[in-house]
Amino acid sequence: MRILLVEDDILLGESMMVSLGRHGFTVDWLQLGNQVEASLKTEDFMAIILDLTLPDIDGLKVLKKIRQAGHKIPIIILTARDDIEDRVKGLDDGADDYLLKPFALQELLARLRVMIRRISGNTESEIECKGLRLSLQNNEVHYQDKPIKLTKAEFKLLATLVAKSGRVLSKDQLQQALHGWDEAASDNAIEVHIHNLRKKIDSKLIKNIRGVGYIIEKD
Amino acid sequence: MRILLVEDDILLGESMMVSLGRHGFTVDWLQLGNQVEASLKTEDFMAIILDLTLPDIDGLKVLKKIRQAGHKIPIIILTARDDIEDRVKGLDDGADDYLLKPFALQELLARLRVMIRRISGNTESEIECKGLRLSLQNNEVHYQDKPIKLTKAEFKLLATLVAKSGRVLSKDQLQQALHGWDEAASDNAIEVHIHNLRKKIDSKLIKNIRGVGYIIEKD
DNA sequence: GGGAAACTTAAGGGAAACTTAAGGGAAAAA
DNA sequence: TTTTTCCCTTAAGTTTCCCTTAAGTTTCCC
Repeated sequence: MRILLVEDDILLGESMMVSLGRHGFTVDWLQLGNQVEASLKTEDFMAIILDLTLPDIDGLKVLKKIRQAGHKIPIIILTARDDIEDRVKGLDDGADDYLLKPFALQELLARLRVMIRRISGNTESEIECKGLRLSLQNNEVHYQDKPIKLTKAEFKLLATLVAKSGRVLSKDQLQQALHGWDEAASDNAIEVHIHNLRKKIDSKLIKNIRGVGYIIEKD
Repeated sequence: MRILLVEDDILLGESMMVSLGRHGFTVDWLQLGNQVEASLKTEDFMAIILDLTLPDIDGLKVLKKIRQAGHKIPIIILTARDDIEDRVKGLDDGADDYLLKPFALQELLARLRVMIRRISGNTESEIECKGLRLSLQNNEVHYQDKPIKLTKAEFKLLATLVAKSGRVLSKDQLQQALHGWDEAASDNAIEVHIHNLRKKIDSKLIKNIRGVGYIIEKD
């Protein structure tokens, strides 16, 4: 679950990084509105958290641009102003939800879950593939109806592979799923995680394509 | 995936060569802007990465010349952080995207993928020919709807032949598809790969024209 | 028929992926 | 806080795979 956070306040940004990370999200953090467009061009995010008061340009403008570019990605806006107008305007301009600063992180998490559930169609945000069923809400995995215990990293990797099943993902793409823009670990780390996943689930589930990457085939 | 890199900084150039190479790109590296035109005349590239600050001539001039010559090839320009004007001018002059130095290699890779996806039309970049269907991003091949397992080198060769079906490709051109301007292996290596491709797919698919090269005919 | 180009087959070496174990660090518990 | 638990990463050793070379055979063309 990769999320784009656009927030110029360092303190707030850091604490959000930490607490979102703790809940299984991979967060990429931008501090300037101008950088958003470029990021969306190249990266896949599940949602955007957008502060409206940014140092370079107005958050509402960023919001508009995103929608004009045709992105349907869910967006939560953060606003400090008790300006009702801004909030309304934000929703009109394509935001899916808003939060008033200061807010409880609990609430942010709840709204994120709701949004992600909403766009992934079903009420239960679950992905299925090849006898595998993963619930994105509580990081649970079932294989042939038997529960399987995975660590955070393992779950993230598996979720990425399942979400893009039928496509080969390079080790670097998997690194990104784990670490976002942070400096990645060595490729060996991925190999070890894959190894553990195969041991816990099924040795034939994740296939390697030498020199290219890993894939879970579509069923 | 052959790419032309125009960059005078030795250190940066080398690290880009390595990491692009690791991601399946074949990179040809020039350090002078004047050499670009000649290369484009004789070689086929999927994209160009062009540093704007070159020792011999201005990168923007190179860009203009490329476009004036009618090449539609995607171009990413690299520019120092403060040259906003250059960036804008670059985009006006026909660049498809830009990166600010210093940049994360991750980001460059992502943008390359996006650009290549964009020009090859749909998200699923597939080429077809003579009952052959290859997915470029998965390194997958189907022949008459049956999957065929190929190695990386075999796939590259086949992809080149299919992409230019109807044209004869010399062994040297095929070497270049595999190795760029790196020292190539002996021609025998190509012969062996072709042999294996014929064995795996269909002995009559790839034709040899004695003294000239190999061809897959158009259908 | 002779020579060059292409085809075929097998083997060696090196790189990519797999496997296992251990250390260090972060989260959780006390 | 201190302690404990857990797991992510690194490191090192093993296995697997495949690219290239080499050597021999066949085909083509002069």
